[in-house]
Amino acid sequence: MTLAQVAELAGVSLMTASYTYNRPSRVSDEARSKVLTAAVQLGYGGPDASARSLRRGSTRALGVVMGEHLSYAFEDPQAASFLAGIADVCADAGYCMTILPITGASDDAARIPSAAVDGFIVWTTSDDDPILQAIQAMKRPAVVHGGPAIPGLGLVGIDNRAAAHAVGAVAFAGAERPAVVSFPLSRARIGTIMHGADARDVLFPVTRERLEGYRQAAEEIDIAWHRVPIGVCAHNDAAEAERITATLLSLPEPPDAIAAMSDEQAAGVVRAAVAAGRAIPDDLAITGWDDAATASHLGLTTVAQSLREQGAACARVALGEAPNPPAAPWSVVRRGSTRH
Amino acid sequence: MTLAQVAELAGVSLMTASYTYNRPSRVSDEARSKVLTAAVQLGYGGPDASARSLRRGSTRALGVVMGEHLSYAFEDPQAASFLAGIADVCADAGYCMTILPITGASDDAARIPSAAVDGFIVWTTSDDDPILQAIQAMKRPAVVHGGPAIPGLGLVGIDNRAAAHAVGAVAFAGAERPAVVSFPLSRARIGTIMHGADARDVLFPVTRERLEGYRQAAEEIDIAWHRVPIGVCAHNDAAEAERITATLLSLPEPPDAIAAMSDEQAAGVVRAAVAAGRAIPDDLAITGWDDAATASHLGLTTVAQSLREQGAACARVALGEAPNPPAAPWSVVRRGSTRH
DNA sequence: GACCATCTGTGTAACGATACACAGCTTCTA
DNA sequence: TAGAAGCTGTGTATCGTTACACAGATGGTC
Repeated sequence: MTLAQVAELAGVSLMTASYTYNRPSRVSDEARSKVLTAAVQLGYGGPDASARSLRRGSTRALGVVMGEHLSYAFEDPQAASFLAGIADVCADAGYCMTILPITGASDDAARIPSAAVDGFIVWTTSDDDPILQAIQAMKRPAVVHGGPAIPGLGLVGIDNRAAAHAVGAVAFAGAERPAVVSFPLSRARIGTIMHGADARDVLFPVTRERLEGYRQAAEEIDIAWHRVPIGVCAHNDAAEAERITATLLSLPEPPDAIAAMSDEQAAGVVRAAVAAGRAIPDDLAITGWDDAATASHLGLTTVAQSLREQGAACARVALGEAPNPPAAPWSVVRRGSTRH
Repeated sequence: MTLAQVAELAGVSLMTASYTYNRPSRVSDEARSKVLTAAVQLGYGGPDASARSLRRGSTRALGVVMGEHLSYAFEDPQAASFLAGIADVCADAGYCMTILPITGASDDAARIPSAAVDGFIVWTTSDDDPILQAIQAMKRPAVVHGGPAIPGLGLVGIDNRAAAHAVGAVAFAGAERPAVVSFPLSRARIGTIMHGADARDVLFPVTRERLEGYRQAAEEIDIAWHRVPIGVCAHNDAAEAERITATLLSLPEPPDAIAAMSDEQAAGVVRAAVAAGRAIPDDLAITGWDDAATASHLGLTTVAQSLREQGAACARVALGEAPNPPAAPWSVVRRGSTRH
């Protein structure tokens, strides 16, 4: 069913029918109603979106790349806030949000150009992610959240190093054996325990910057970074953080302060601490990140940032509505999980 | 930058260039590399998605409609599992997931036809949602999750009435004053306390069926439905359930059993019960729905169902990979929040 | 050596819509 | 009453790609 057929049945020209949908005030009431009547008779569902996009040169959709598998977008609670921020802006602009089918397979990058979108938003990924080059090659507006910074693409996020330094200082205050529960270091996503000195070649820029901030905080209380144990989690997941914390707490010299990288992880740290009979914060100080609902329920000291607002900022840049914004605001929220 | 320009620079015909991208084995190694070299030189990012969709008649994207505002998709934790299930199937099929820009405004339905998608998936909505007719008019594969049932569209979900009857029987066993904490009854989304008899004209089919099941469970222990208080929440939200439960518990005849409609809500009910000094389950039996992570942490009796699998089923139907499946499985998981 | 199958390359005709420019008619202004 | 300005309707060109059909070259088989 095409617009031409509708126009024919209505007894008007193709253009009159087209204007009926796109600039209704451009046609007389009479012609408009003839067209709409014909459309109903024929069961015409409106102008074809692909043809319209082709002709107009705009798809009215924003592409979103989340992590290494499409479903990741709906598994990480932080990602949900971010997506909600994008959604707010897209809804106002009448844009669709198109989540690209990333699977972790080698042909992912090839799927980038085949997406019908006007711009791209990429959730923080590793320095070596080939998707970044594919997007760069598309020469469309694109923004990366968190990093890495790519020439020609926007960048939205907070100063993770500074924030980690600040919250790390609170986490480690009065501690003798600080530790870190970390996001993965590279796409290999190996869950293990390392020490500061081993944590080289961190390919996720957000993880790298936060580790640098924690390192600075540790060194400021005269703790050698190479002795700080780092529980590396493969995913942002409370259960995994709980397991790795249990391991950390059973070390010969168990930590008395743990800085995590999300409230989700921190919740797992808290559970492991309780299970091990540790008092919080006296036996173990704990910090999270993001100031999610969990953080206030558990009384976690954390880094507050608005992923929702950052998502919205990404969308505005990708839509061309705004220039790349300055680094997003953050603050340390002190609660009962740290010593004062 | 078009394929024609690439072909010209490569010194081959347009079709040879096209085949290079779409059926590489159809082209000699020599021609293929000439085309790819020219593409790199010109910075050609691959065939234009809109033109390709127009010509092929397929967009390789599935449209998803979630609730009354786009961002809802990322605020309701149940919705996230459902979306993850869709994502699993889409990723395998190489399809994009396009979330449509619903805003709650009156022109929402008009945005349906302008989406470049091959099929639609609709998260449960109200009987009178105009979006359903708009989708029906598109004459593309479409599935509704939860309901309402629409002629010509698929339907995926569990038998909510039977499940509510079963879990309600457990919730209300040994109780004298059962109550319900409910999802909204209509799009008006009014949060209030009603009684069974007032709960007419429930426009959300999922809510309606669950209330019918709870009614049946109440009547089986000789409780008149019209006397059962129903705390109607405007959203699926723990905080709101907590507030409305506090109100229920301060009634002259406070409930001694509450069946909620999600684990999220049940978590709020638990918090309110604890705050009011009620012992669970002796003073107050509580049931949730969905068997989310919350449910096992809190020891909630609940209805287990896999929204993820149901999302996947919707996607398979919308892709035309499978016929509409039979009603999805569910079971009652008994934990410590109910009397035995 | 005739025949057939396979491989590679090409030209043409859509896919369905909208931008643009123009034409006829009506209405308003000076 | 001439001219300007606005309203409505239409024809044509084009967006960038791929399906299809056909043609010539190559290689294998009997």
